[in-house]
Amino acid sequence: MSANTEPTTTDTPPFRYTSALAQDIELRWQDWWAEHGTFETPNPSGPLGDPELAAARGDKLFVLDMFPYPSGTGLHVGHPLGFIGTDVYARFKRMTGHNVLHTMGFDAFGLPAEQFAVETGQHPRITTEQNVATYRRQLRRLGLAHDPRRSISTTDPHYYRWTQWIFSQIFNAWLDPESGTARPISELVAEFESGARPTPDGRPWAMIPADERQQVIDDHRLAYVSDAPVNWCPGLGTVVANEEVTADGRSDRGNFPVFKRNMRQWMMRITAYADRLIDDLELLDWTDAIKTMQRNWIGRSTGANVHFGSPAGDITVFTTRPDTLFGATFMVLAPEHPFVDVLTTAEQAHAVADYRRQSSAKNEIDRTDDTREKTGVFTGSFAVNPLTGTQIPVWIADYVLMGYGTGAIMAVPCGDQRDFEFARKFGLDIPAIQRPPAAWLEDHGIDPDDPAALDTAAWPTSYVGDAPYVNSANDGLDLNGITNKADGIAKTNVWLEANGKGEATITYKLRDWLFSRQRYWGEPFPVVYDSNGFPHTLPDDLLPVELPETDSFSPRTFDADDEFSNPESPLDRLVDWVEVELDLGDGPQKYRRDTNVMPQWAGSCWYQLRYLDPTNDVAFVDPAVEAYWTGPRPELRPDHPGGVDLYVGGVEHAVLHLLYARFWHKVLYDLGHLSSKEPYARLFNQGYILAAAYKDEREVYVDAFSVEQRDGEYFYDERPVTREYGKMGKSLKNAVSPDEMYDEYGADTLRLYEMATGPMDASRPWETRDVVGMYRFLQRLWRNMVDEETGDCTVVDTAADAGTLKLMHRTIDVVRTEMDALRFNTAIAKLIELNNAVTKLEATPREIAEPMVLMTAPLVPHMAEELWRKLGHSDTLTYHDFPVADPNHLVDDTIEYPVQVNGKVRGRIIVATDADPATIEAVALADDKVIAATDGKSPKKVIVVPGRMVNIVV
RNA sequence: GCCCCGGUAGCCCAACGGCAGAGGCAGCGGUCUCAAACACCGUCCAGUGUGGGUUCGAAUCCCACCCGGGGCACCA
Repeated sequence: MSANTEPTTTDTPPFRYTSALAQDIELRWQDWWAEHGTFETPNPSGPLGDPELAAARGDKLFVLDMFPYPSGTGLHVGHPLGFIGTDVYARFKRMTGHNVLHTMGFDAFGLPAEQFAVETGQHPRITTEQNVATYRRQLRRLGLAHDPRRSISTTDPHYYRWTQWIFSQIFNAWLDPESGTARPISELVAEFESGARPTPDGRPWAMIPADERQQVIDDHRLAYVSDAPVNWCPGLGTVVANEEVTADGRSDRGNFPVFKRNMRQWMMRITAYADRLIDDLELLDWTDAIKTMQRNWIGRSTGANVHFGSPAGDITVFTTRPDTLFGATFMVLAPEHPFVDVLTTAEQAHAVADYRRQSSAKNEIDRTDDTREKTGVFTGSFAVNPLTGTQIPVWIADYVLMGYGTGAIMAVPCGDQRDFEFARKFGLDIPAIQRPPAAWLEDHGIDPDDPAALDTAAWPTSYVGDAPYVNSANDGLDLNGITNKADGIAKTNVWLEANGKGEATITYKLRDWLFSRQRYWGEPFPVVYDSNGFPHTLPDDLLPVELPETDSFSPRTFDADDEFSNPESPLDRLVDWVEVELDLGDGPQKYRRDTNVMPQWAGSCWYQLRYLDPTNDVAFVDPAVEAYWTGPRPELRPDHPGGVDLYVGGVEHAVLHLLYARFWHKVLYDLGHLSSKEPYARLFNQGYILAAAYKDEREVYVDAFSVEQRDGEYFYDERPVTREYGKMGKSLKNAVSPDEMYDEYGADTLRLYEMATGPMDASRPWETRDVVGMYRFLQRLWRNMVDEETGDCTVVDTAADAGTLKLMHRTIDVVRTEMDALRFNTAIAKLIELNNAVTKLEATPREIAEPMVLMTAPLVPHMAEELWRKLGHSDTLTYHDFPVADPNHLVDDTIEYPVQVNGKVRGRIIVATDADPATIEAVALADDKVIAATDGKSPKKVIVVPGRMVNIVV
């Protein structure tokens, strides 16, 4: 990139704010801050403790960025948008009386480093360390005010020792259904032993053989080994979690096909927390969008299980609308449902077998494409509707999914569109059980008063909603006339339970979290298996279980489409490591180590807690330190759950990291390790930096920086290409490195540009050519205080004129408000406005210069420190008080009012600020232009909005 | 199909229901320069996606629709 802002000739003044000077200032201050430990934040106690300093700094504030993954390509200018925003906010808060904790670590385990290792043979630790070093250099160059002592890496054994410890806590806990909270597993065993809690099959605990007892215990754990359908991804050589599978059945990393397979894997019992994960969203200051995504993912449905008698035994269905049971005229089972074999009659055997073969050959995408016409076949058998006693046919169809609910539904065609379509297609009965509103009927061309309105043959669709029930009564239950479904549901549930035909229940879409990966570059499980195959966590004094050395990092690789391959962890091959002799309390015995590693999400489930107390080697965090930084704050809100005060990151982690981290946090809270119920009290989703990307005629992205624009068309290598905008990154070939910006403009300009282009939560395109605007602002600011020839400070000690003073106080007022609300773009606009006014003065008065420097400090800290020093101060301004506006300067003696006539501005009047409405009205009506505009007509009405305007209606 | 978010000047963005413009880029004119770049000074530019409604007054509130981005999706 050409450095066209570099001084290219000798006539550039030696102390002009050029990129070279910016570089000099920035590097100097970055060194100064590091030497002086400027951004070290005191804890209230412990190794990083300094209670006096913590108290002197003010109220605590914990500001957090989402944990970055240090990729091999380094940062591009899209990454630090959030980092700069939190830095500006944290710096502002330090100047307004807060003890601010802000640091950054690295989520450094993960697939890319491992894949690089597989390709090159270079150990992923080396790759990771190099990448982390690059990130640290680029982030330091940005001037972020992080406490460097608190930075951590998930790959550091001192860190993952505690990740393993937390795993052990989860493994050695169970969820007590009575209290709804996690408790130590030892308490469960004690209750079984004492008889306080009945065993699952009722036998006294002492009568149960040891290995069965072990199984009972293991079945209660919050981390457990399960033989269940999992997502097997041969392309990655590992299994992955539901959350990591995209809607079209592929891995979100690598985009490989994913297959459902039964395999023995570690699971986390996150479903036990489903209710609390939904309900506690109420306590969080998060956007509705993210809360909705979490609610949808957890997918809580309240309803009832209903049992239908059939030749194969009771078919249980889950329904959210038991009140519509009178309208259930057939049933549909998933083709894989275990009852299908028994229910299929000889005549239907052939059709059913055919259908099952067809549907099993379909992939997930085809099966869930709801534009597809309904298909299905009759099994030949009937079941009994428990409310009506009628025999209803049992069908199979692939629109019913085995993985949701019970894999069977009752079909109520008049009240469910899918069932309606199915019934229409196959000629099944569609009796009406609700009278739809007249408006609905009229909309569909049906006369509401016609007795035949309830003949569904005329209905174009099902009717879904509240409406009075009809045809809904049997000997013991009468819903007819009830108008809302809540009452109908409640009444039906009572009947079902009283008659043993069903029970109210709740289902969730959320599944337990698949927690093991057959990879190398992750946290080993702190688990060994005894000779009977039961897992045991290792005692704390054997932690960490360090990742063993090897030069074979690759899981066994498979063809991405080889569904029937089997995972094989790289650790499996390390026989000397796997086989181990230990004394776990009953004498030395041989054990086998678990050869899985944890998923990448493990390290990010609790990292913010380690920032609080990173050097603690007796606990993952000291309770007093945790309570200080993340304890509940009832003074803000009575139900404040505690947690990070401000968490900034992209929306892409809505159901992965944010759900997993909340789950771990709640377990640790239940077990008494934390005072906060939630990890992140306030979440702010930043937008993305987008950039133009160009595709050629093959739909392949071309290097965006080699594209030429001519006459509104775009060309790459003389071939036409099409432009689109996308998230900046390697894959779109449109990434701009911050290093280029440091060279051409300096870090302060880059920071300012990123903050000025829009509000923090908005995505916006990057335009390198726009950056110069902020550079010019900084040059003017510099020139207003520094002689470009000599470098001397030109600020004068004479008083400022009233107009400038007033403008400054108004600027202070707005900048304070806007920075506090994370609206840095508008704060910057006001600072530019003030600076532009100061530019017009003969000289800059000190009483203007100093507040201006302090106000810009959070945004452009290097330049602000340099100017502060030139203004004669000897210390950093990091902890200097932010300017406060003098309210006397915020009001004028007089106000100009626009005067509207019939809503159009026709004149302007100037009146005293404290003038009463009658006076304002009189002045307005006397104005020449107003008289001309009203054309002598007498006003019908005069509206005077004090402080705003006057409107005359004629 | 459903749920979020957003459409204001050529571009990025501002505007407690009250004069559509704070700021930046680009453009145009000028100063500086042998010339240019940089820098500086000045200046042009829209009636707010569309159609209704509420109101004295709507970018702002309500309804419907269109466009863009994101999420969810035979979830019973």
